[in-house]
Amino acid sequence: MSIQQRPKYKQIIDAAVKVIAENGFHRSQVSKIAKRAGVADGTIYIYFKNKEDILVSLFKEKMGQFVEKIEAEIKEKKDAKEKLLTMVKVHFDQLAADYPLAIVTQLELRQSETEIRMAINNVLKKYLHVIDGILEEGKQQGVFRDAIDIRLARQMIFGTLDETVTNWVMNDHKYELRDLADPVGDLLVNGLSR
Amino acid sequence: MSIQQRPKYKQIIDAAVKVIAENGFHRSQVSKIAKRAGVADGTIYIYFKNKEDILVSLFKEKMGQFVEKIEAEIKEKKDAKEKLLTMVKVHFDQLAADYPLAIVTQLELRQSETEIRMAINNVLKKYLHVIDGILEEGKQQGVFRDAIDIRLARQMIFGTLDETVTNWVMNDHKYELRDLADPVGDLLVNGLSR
Amino acid sequence: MSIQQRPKYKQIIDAAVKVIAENGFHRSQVSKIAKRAGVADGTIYIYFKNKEDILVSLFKEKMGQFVEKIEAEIKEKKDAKEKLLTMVKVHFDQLAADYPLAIVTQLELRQSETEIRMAINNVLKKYLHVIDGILEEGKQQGVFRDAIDIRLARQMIFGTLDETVTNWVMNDHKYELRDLADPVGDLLVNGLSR
Amino acid sequence: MSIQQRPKYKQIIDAAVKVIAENGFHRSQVSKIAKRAGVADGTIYIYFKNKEDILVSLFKEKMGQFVEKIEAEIKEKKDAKEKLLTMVKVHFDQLAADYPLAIVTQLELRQSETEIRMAINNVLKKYLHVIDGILEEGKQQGVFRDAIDIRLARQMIFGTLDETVTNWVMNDHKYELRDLADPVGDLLVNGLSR
DNA sequence: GATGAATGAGGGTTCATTCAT
DNA sequence: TATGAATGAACCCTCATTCAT
Repeated sequence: MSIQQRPKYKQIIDAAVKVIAENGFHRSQVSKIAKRAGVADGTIYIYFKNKEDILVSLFKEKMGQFVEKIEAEIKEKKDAKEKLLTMVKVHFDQLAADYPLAIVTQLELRQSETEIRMAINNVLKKYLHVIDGILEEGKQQGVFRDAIDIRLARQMIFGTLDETVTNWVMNDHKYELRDLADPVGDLLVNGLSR
Repeated sequence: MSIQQRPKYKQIIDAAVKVIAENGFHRSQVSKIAKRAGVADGTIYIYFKNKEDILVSLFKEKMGQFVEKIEAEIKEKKDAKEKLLTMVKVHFDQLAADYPLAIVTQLELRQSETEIRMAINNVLKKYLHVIDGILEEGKQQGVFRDAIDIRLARQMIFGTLDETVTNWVMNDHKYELRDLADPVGDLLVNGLSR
Repeated sequence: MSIQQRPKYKQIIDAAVKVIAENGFHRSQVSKIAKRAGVADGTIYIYFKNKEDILVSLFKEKMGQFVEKIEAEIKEKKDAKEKLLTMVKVHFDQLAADYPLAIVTQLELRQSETEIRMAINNVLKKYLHVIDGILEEGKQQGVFRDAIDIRLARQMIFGTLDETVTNWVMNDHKYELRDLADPVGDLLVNGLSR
Repeated sequence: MSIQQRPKYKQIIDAAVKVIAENGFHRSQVSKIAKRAGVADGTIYIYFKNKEDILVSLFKEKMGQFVEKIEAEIKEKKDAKEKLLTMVKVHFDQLAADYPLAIVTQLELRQSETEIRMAINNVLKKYLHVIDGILEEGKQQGVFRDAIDIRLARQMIFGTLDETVTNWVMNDHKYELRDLADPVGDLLVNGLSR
């Protein structure tokens, strides 16, 4: 069931993002999310199995859209280098455009129980596959070095982007995240090119 | 006050690492740490202000040693590239040699309140300065590109190492982390070199 | 309003017996009874004032039939002793023939609030009157001792039957309840006879 | 650990009896019991595993004493009939002397989950063994009929006593329970004698 | 310094009941 | 009549911290 067709489902997820971004993960009680969503506490449990399910669903919905957007934009590029640069740009663009979401995904959701984080990791796999695809294409096109280990390169790319965004969030987005897309992209491309 | 001079202080910190590694952050109550350390619950509060203080102190002590070891090893190298490669190697070596500590720093401690993680980040600053030093030296030596933004490069380096170790921990250290030191180091050096 | 004329009323009561027998009193939510009866949750409240009313009505309907059956059978007997023996037999017969009902009346309904049990006790009064009638008749006929206190004898009879059936239910009806009718009847008659 | 040696344990159990007798089982929250016992809510959980454990322990302690008293008194009697009459007398005496306890055991505790009632039944087994002992002795002494089925007779005795006390409680102990000991005892003895 | 019994605030979840359709 | 989505009050238990000994 998508976000569009169930208004309360969407309301609750959006409320959860705001409440967690504003109060921090541990001060975000279900009752606070319900109040912010304009529904009763019990209504939450019509749409979600439990509190954990809100968080995982939140991540699925938001990251689903996130990755779809990235996939759509890189599909139009031919060159693996351009795909990578585009990916970095769209990655930063989306989080810069939704600061509360950035707080939640970069900081707050990581405080959750190991179980939730496992579910979150599953959602992330799709993104990691996109990265792997670019890397393999780059090797076939001869723009990335053959010797590159896909897994390590993927960890470098994801680790770099993640660390960059987390630092931006922790510094209260004092600077423009979008301005970092090009230099960070260059850094990564440089590390991979022949 | 150093670890050596206060036996119970050290006992408690070491107990905390073991308990958190074995039980996970959320199942690591103060009473469990006390029991494992062989002291009474109340004794904890003679050596630490509160539970948060145990975690931050743990990180300070362990990361202090961690960074000192890295500093000592790279001091003997002249070339910035070699310093970087050595740093990666010693970073991986130390965590591979102490798996419980790796679990705690890579996974469990990140579940703590945002405030604790801010304190932890302060402790990390010393490590980040070491990285910055290598980068600046590399630019002066002419081995790293002039155009490189120190902050971004530092985030790439730290993000890559962190992501690599986290993946290794999450995969139950099924493979040898030490084997990744050379390829990961090469990847990073490649990204920075002229 | 009798069971016959309102199909949904009957459906709901029969569903309640099944649901409570299968799930136990505390796991028998109104919504579960509604689903089993094939009606919407809200429909329940057209036929019953509240959940308590379902339980009391259930007891009224089922115990009404139960006592009517007993009255009909003993009417055909002349001798008070025979009436008593018949009563025991029909009491056991009916519950042995409807095990779910036995579970509900002997075990599950007793977990209800004291108030509901008071209402249930009111329903039982009719049965207790039947017992009293037999006892008085027996004293008039000279087959039961004059000195017998009606109230105490009634409590002995009802207590004995109740305890016997409850034990049978608690032992998962491993043995034939009907086989106990004669020996239990004899025991009681012996206690009352001159 | 007996009641005497742990003052808080005893306080909590005694408070539970009073609170349940006054408020009814379902309105007896742990916090209410704690307040009545003069301890903090958390203290309850030092002495009891959970709420259920309070109830089962309550029953064990109180019924343990109850049965011990009965055993001690009948030990002094030789004749099985006298033992039975004494048992009835001491049974009624004890509950008449502690009306709150009578409310709790006869009415309120029966509203508990099936699991608790199973534990309670285990405690009762000791009492049922005492009854069985008297019955067997009576048969050996030739005062009770040989044909008597021990299990059925035990159910008659326990059922009669239980029903009698429950009726007394439900009638707000308007009459003297102790006055019923002799007539009820006679009724039972009559039912068993040759 | 060391102990450990005692404290008490805090929150996820259930479910009987309502009411707009 | 019938529906079923929505409501919101109610409660057991955990665990960081204290303090009398």
